[in-house]
Amino acid sequence: MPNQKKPLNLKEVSRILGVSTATVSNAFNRPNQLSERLRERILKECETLGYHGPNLAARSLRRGKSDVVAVVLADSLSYSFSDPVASQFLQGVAEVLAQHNKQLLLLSSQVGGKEQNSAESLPDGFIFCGAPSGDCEKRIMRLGKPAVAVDFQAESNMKVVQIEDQKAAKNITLHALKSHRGNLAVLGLKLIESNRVCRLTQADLISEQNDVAHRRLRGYLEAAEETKTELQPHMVWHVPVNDPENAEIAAREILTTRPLPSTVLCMSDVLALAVLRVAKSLNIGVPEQVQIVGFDGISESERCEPQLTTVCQQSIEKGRIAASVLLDPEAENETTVKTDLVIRGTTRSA
Amino acid sequence: MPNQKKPLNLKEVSRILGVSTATVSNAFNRPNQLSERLRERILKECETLGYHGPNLAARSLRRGKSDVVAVVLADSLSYSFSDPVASQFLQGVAEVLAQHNKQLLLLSSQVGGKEQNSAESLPDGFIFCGAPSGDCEKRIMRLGKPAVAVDFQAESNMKVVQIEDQKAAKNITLHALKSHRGNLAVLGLKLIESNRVCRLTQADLISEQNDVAHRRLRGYLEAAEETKTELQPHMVWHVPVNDPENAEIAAREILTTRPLPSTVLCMSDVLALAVLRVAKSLNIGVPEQVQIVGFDGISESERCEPQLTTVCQQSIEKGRIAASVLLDPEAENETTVKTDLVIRGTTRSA
DNA sequence: TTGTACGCGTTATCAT
DNA sequence: ATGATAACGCGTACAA
Repeated sequence: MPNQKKPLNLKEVSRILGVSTATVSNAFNRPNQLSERLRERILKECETLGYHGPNLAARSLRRGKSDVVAVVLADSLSYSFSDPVASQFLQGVAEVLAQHNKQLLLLSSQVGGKEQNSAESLPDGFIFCGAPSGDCEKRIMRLGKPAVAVDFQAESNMKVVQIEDQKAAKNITLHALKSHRGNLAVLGLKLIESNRVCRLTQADLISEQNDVAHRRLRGYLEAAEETKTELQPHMVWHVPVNDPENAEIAAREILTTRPLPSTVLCMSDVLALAVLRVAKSLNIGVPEQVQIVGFDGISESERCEPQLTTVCQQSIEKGRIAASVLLDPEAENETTVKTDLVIRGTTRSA
Repeated sequence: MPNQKKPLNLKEVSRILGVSTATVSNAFNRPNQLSERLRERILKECETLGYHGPNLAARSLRRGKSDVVAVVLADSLSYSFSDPVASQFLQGVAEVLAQHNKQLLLLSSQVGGKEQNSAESLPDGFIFCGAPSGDCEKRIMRLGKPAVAVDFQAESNMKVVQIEDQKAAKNITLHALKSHRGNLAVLGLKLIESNRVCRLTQADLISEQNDVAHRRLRGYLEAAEETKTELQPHMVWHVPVNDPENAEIAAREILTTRPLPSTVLCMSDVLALAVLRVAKSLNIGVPEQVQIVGFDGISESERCEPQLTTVCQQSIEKGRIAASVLLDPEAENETTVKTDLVIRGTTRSA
């Protein structure tokens, strides 16, 4: 029986060592409240006794803070781990949390249930990554704890970290059209409520929604208008999920449409990479016959051939910033993360 | 002031509603302990009052369980999010946890400090993903809670989920050698203690270590021996981190060595993909001049050209299994996840 | 410098 | 069916 059925607690330890609970607690939390010698002895004894250190539940209950930070993902956790952008964002968040000795609890705004509700009471702060679904935002914000909204305009009063989607989308489109005027197609992500790849209608196109997809779409449209390039609704595709499977279905549709669009504007690199692969398989020259531009700047976008022209949104850095902003009470209420237009091989040089 | 500075608690709610705390608690946890009508009323009132539901710290303290599961990663969280295999594993874990209404806390065995120590006391169970560093395993196992070891042989008494690394490595090597005998090179991961890409020595080669890398290496060596193919230590490379940057450095070394190895055995797909890219850039024909085999079966391995011959280890499924095994007290003590030899374009057809 | 005692928010037991 | 109360493990004000 190597494991005691019941782990030691602080009171038990203090009894064994013949000191008070306060002293043991102080040994862990307030070094200056006792002699160096005693502190050393206590910590060493805890080690040999097998005391694991102050229990989080009790400690959090008593102190009113837990040193746990939650990231609330808009999609399911399972999906988020498969998405390169979400993964990079988490990478940045985790890096900063580790530096500050904070623990990471992952939540999904799609999950309800008592358990998640209960779990939401633990963290000291929240990072909302993408617009949460349902009443998740309201529910959490009622707790009155610090929070950061990433990539969406929060209803509640919290700090915001975002990029300029519309501007970036416009600029990359202008770049592509500068090299080569021609007919446009858009590969869009979650533009409408449908779990099928499909094209948009005129009504869809003028939606005033303020999510990431519609902001980028407005950027594309703005650039099209400014250059007197037509961009018709039936040349705008909706893709329900940002994964290679859905992306390839849409890519195949686009590239088998005639006349062939001369430039395909993609709302993510995952989409753009699918277009690139399908173009190769159909023997369509990139960028000679079709230019492709992406969005995000995931690492795979520089490992393909030709490399992808895209908007690098520095997801890792965005994660770092989100965490820093959350942890720093003095931080600005609104932080705009710079995006970089990365010109590579899938657009023609001007 | 939309937010009360202090969120409501159960006692306060019970006072406002004029019932006892027990009744409110029962409304949340034991529906059959009160009338349907009263329960409905209480839950509705909690909603309108803005009560967030039972506090996790208090609830966990009292019940002795939290409905939180921890995944303890061998590497830093930040690195793990960048690693396709770890991400896929987490994807599988998250999927099953969500089905069981469990929350996911991410820990790293590399992190010490009071905060992590404290956090470790919260979860009801642990999934160790890769061999933990330091005394992390011992420390956590003293808590006497259920745990699962993934991809390593635990010192403590816990359930194990693993693949047959050695056998899989041997088989893929035999496949490659069947198509084409020739001189071998190995691109290995974390074979020795060095943060530089470098080659091994004879002494390194016969190490008895039982980590993933050495198990795979033994598989390669076994296949080499069985086919009377020489595999010399200076043709075995050590790569310290499984990322594209380190991988390319090593790949370049390998492919500029003469005589050119006719088959490069890579311990991960990330490594293999780097070899493929470098081979292209050096105009080395794959698989005509060099065969490449990977390990893992990450999704990028089927999107490259030619597609990668590799060992698919079903990381997502492994994650699902690890979580299921943890949550099911009746589960087998040892589960071996099947690997699939996936023959694709980077090896010659026999 | 050290010890005592109360309370953090909840749940389970027991009584009504 | 509902209520009163002790206990979960800890941190800290205060007393010594």
